[in-house]
Amino acid sequence: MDIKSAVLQLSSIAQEARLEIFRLLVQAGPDGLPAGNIGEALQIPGSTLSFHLKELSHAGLINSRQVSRFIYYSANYEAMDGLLAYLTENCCAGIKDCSPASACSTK
Amino acid sequence: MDIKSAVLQLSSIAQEARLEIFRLLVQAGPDGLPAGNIGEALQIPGSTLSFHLKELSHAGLINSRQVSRFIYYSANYEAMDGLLAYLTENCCAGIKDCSPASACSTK
DNA sequence: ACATTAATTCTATATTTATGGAATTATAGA
DNA sequence: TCTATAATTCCATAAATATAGAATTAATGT
Repeated sequence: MDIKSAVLQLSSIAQEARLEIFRLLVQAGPDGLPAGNIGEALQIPGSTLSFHLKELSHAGLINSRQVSRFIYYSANYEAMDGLLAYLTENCCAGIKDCSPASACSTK
Repeated sequence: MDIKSAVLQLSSIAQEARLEIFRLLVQAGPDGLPAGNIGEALQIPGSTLSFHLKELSHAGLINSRQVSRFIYYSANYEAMDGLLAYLTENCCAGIKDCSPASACSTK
């Protein structure tokens, strides 16, 4: 993970609507949700929602697949893991008592 | 941690210059570095640097203390831990094989 | 008191990001 | 084929963010 990718992914969730979308998709599980359901759940107009979904997709934090007329969006857990790993390294590098690393014996 | 704080903290590191500043301060350890050294190391003009340091401070991810004419900035590890914990919960909630959580038996 | 240095604030400007109505595209069913 | 529905793209506009020179503030040493 290079710093530009990290910034791109961070930017994609550094916005309230998009962080809410991502949380909702995490909760929704691997199958995800159709765009319409997301917009309805979070009360976001269609065009605005598409804009945010594109940001998250472009950063690679969500995936999409078409099922008939519906486009299902789902959280990309692997990508989020990669981002967390990057941040953990950059937060905890060489520091003994940095909690995520110390709580985690394998790191 | 509420969503607005998470977004504020994420925004503060979702920018290349600021993520570089934060990384540098993590590497520098608990004592941190004076503003001037940061600007010199990363080749950032003073006024721009002050702007970014203020953003990071306001988000609570860095601390500062004055030593004579120098202002030392240092990473706030606890705050970063809190952000990582929030993201881990929001990434991994209820999902067994999400790596940061699964690699970490205490979570 | 004066000059020097560290850092910030002020200011203007440029750039990026966010919002949402209207129009468009695409899929499905009658 | 015509209609309804899902979603996106287009477009204009608004708002927030980033940049950096110039001026200012504050601390130190002479």
